[in-house]
Amino acid sequence: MGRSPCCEKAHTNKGAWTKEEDERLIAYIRAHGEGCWRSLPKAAGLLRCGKSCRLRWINYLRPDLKRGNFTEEEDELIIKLHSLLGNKWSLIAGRLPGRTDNEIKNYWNTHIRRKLLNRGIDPATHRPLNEPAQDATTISFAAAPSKQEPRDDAIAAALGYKNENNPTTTAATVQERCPDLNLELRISPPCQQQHQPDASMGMVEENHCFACSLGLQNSKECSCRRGASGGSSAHGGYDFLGLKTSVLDFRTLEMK
DNA sequence: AAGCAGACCAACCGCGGTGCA
DNA sequence: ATGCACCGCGGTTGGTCTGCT
Repeated sequence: MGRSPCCEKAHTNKGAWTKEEDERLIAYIRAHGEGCWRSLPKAAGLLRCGKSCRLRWINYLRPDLKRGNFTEEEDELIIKLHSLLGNKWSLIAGRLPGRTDNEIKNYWNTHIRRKLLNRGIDPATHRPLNEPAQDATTISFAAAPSKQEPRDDAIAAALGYKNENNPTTTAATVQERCPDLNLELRISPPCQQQHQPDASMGMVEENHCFACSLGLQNSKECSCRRGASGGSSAHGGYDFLGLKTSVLDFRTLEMK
């Protein structure tokens, strides 16, 4: 029944990683790639659990990590994304190439929270500190969702989907509430102007995989037309919340 | 120089969703 | 159909660093 345990906790190291452990992990992932964290520690000769290896790699060893201080632009982007997504650090990190969810979470708690408080803004609600709580003036996900404005509706609206039960909840509504975001809410890439995305997430247009339908051609998610066109310039990226994007996992968004 | 407090951040913990056996 | 392990995520902890007294 079930699977065998991922590791024997009694025989695993904990705490800070040593240089040697880092080197072993890097060497193994370079040779075999990411994935299968369960078997990785043993295969790499590490006395760590797979979970610990994954965390170390994702948060510290990955070669595409930026490290270093956050820029003012990143600060503002994090604030705006947090006002929309709440504490969905992995989603926010997805909008900031080279940054990890853990890094952003730490940065939020140590820097941005204080920054917002200094501005007189409640970091949890993104409202002025002295403003009494009121319903549905923003789509802050940090606040408890009301019946009228559930989070899913706000996300759907931000993604340009109409709510069956509330057809008036649209992207325009979101922009009205967040005028500073200068939203251009569009989910289809510019080159597919003849196709409008269906209201149902499941609808994938003909000749396109799901990734393509989300404007993710040429990404690792794309399983069709691979190599057929010449790079991202053909599509010019796509905009989400008025931001030039790399990859956003809408499937994850939908599930939350 | 020593002690203390606050800031910072890597790592751990616990939970929920998913999928294997 | 069910139980259980895996994976990924958000929250929290604790060690280290830095600045102040």
